[in-house]
Amino acid sequence: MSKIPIAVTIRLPLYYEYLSNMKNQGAKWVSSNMIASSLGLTPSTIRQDIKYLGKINSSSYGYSTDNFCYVLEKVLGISYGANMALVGVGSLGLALVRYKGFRQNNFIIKALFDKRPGLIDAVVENVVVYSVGRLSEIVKREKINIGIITTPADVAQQVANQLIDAKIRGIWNFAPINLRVPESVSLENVTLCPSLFSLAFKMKSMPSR
Amino acid sequence: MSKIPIAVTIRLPLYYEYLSNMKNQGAKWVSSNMIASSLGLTPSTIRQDIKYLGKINSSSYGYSTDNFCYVLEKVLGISYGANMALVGVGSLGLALVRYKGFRQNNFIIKALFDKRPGLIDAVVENVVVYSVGRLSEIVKREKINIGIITTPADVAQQVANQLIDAKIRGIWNFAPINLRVPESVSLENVTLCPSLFSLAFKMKSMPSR
DNA sequence: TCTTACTTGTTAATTTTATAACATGCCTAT
DNA sequence: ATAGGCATGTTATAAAATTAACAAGTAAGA
Repeated sequence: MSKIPIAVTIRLPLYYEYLSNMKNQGAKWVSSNMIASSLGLTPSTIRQDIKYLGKINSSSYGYSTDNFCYVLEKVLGISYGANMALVGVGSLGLALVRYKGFRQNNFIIKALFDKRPGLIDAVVENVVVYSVGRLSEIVKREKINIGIITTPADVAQQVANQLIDAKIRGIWNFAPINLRVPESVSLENVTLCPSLFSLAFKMKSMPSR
Repeated sequence: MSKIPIAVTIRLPLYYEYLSNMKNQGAKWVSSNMIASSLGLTPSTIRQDIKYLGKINSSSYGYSTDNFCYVLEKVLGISYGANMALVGVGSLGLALVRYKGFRQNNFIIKALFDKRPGLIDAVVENVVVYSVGRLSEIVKREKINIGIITTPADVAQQVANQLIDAKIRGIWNFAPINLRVPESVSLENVTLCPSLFSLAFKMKSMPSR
């Protein structure tokens, strides 16, 4: 079914989130209209996107939530999950360790890293904090393939380099900086400030009420 | 210069982040080539986007970082800042209160809200935790115009409704759910799980190394 | 002084993305 | 049975976004 367009790949994870919510609420069927209105898209877009997923079981009620979720899990690579390492055990790092959403999907934080001596060997949510020096060793031992960066911006690139050297395959970056990574490594940025500024801009463009 | 296209509005905050970083590092000039290569875009895109900002001081070295930042602050509405209230003082909420990036830009969390009695009247980073029942009162008193939702998903819509009733103008939502808000209220979602799944998908699409 | 190598700012072309429209099918209710 | 309403799937159209190409200008160095 050819290559999936970028615009579609951005929406697929949103579909998955919506669908698993609906599934958990007991919905057996979901129509393109429902997805569209909930996500602020048009039904047409949804149906076009689905063409890239192959056939999804459907009836005159819409698409099967079970099957739709299943297909998305396969396509997105969610079903395999991943072992993750988090570098930078600050308040944001802690928040991510405690977040339940990932674990439900087999995305598991296996190890924490920090350079502050006081934190080494601490245990948070059953996960041990290691010295950054042991990154390569632990990544190998725990078969970790995703690195989460929640360090300050000024050391983020250095941490990224270490993760890459340790043969990690994906980086989930929360530091406010544009990391340089080789082509073979996938990068996803979570940009908090830009997201907030984006909100400010929307508000500015909106007639005040 | 007519209405700014959606695709552009998504990039502008990224430009701003990059530019303020460069500015802090002492750079006086930045070219469209530099921005593009750092952000993974083409120089042409940058220059097209700039057309929506009006004239930016430039030389044969590129654009003036000072002026570019200034213009973006005006256009994005960053320069005015905002007073914010955060609802849901969990670990993610705490992380946001402690985050320094917003405060630097006059986006200030003025009040925290939670429904757990044990948290009421606590003080985090000089900010007081109030009962959710007092939301309307405090929002008015502190002239708050942005609400941050870091509650569990199942109460997020209810919280959003309360914020809207309190005449808030923008919602920054971290709960994994698609909120319904009236047209007059701006909404920006931070979607952690979809972001992670997006990373998983990129990794899956990448030849393993 | 002149050449080289960089700029920006535009216009034009291309590609991508989103929307609309409609044929077809299924379920329900009359 | 049959009409109405809502579904998907697909084709065609429209809109939006990206990229390419190039004129014109500026600074620096030989």
